[in-house]
Amino acid sequence: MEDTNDLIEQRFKKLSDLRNSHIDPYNGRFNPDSQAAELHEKYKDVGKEALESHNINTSVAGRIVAMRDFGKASFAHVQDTSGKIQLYLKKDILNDKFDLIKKLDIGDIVGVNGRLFRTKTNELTIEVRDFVFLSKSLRPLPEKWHGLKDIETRYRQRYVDLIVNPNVKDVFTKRGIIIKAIRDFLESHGFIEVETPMMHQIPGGAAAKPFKTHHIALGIDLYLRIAPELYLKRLLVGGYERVFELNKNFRNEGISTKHNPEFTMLEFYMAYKDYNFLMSFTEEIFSHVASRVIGTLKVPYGDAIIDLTPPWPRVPMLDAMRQKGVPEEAITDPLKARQWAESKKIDIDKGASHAKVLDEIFKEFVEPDLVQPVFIIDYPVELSPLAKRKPDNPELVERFELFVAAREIANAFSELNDPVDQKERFLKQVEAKTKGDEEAHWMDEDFVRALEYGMPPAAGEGIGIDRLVMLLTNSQSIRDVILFPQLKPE
RNA sequence: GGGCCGUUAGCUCAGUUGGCAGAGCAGCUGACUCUUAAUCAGCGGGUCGGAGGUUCGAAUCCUCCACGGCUCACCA
Repeated sequence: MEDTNDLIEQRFKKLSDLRNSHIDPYNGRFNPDSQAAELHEKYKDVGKEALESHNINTSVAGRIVAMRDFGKASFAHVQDTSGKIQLYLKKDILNDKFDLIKKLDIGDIVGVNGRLFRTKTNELTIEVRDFVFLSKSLRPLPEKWHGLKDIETRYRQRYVDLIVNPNVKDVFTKRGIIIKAIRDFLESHGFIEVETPMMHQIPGGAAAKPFKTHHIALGIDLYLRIAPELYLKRLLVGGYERVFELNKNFRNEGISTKHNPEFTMLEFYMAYKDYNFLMSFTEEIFSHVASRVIGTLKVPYGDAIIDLTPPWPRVPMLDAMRQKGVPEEAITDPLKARQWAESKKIDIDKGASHAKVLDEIFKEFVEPDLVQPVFIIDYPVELSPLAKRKPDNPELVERFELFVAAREIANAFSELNDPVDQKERFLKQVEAKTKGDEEAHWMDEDFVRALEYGMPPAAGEGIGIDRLVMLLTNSQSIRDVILFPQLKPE
């Protein structure tokens, strides 16, 4: 960062002036006893006179975000993690130290202590007795009124975005609360949080292109995981009955308002449950999280109000397509399906199977209308190589995807625990991969071996945390819920 | 990767038909001891994203490039 300008040079000048007066503005020590919001809350009912008579001393630390200078007195606002509080700096109280205010800039981090009082407009304010420089800011902050709007700068210099745009900070605070609410919920239902490898020799558990890396000492290529599924199911074999992992996955695919190359996924597995149980359980999770974080189940999102009140409809995938007017013959006949898709201008790969064509039609035709929460259930077995078949129709699997706001937000199924069937399905995927399907699953012999030891019947689910946070914070882009989204180099 | 749009002072933005580069905030100097977008007076601040081209003359028109946004493709 070689860039400089007058404003930066002026601040460097103030820095050296301070050092020449034996003040190191990066070496202050200060231990605040209060935070801004805490003070506002604590004294909100204490009137002007009462506050004066109590003569309350306090200390806070934070960043100067506004200053209004009058010759022999100044007002400023200092911002800490909780909020802002006004400072009143008077020459006849600060004496010699008052001249140091000339070296103070918006953006500096200071510690102050003084007496609480109310101004004539009744604003709770600290009458400063002493202050200390804790960090000199050498770069000017964006404008006080319009803030920082440039999207590129907001993502590249998120730290500035967080300083000046309080609503941005709120989103990421909420993200933390959402994740905590999920952990609390799962832990209160007997789940253990585990950590499985992020570096896989065989990238499994999803259909996606992986990132590749290399381990020098072992002399092998490794892949960043695309999903933790196959490891979590090995833990079911090992005897854990309720496990979850809430962490990053990595997929080497396009970047968009709904996709970031690294994203956060919750996956959890419950022995002796099936996908029907998980649908109700999912409703409970969402209700718990939404009421904890935003205090309502009626969630504003864009132009819509999304009502998370359970129960949510459960619609078989093929019925959802029928309801949207996809003709029966397209649903039953592979050739007719392809012709119908092409007549609707839906791009179909040359080698695509009937199931894949139906999946494409679903995504194009049905998904955009799924605004209110709905479980789409019972997918073709070919699209779900890790899911258990339906007993009454072995061509379908016990699987659901949850759609909210026209996006897939969760994916779950009764887990396939038949090692023979699992091996056959892997072999079919390998065959598809040989034919050029880049995203077909890899064969994982050790996973099949694990199933051969016996995995209890279980249900498992993945929930896209970034998309959930988008929903609950009314964010239209995934980049608004990821602190440091991936961008091209400057 | 394709299409459309954008990039001007630290920030937010104007900039007419191609004719001297602008404002507000921020900054600097001065005045001001209850302001809160403080006020008043004055001052400084620009590689108009980059490189070419057309033209007497380009922030403005043309070409290419970079970055970003939206969108399509991709992504169960």
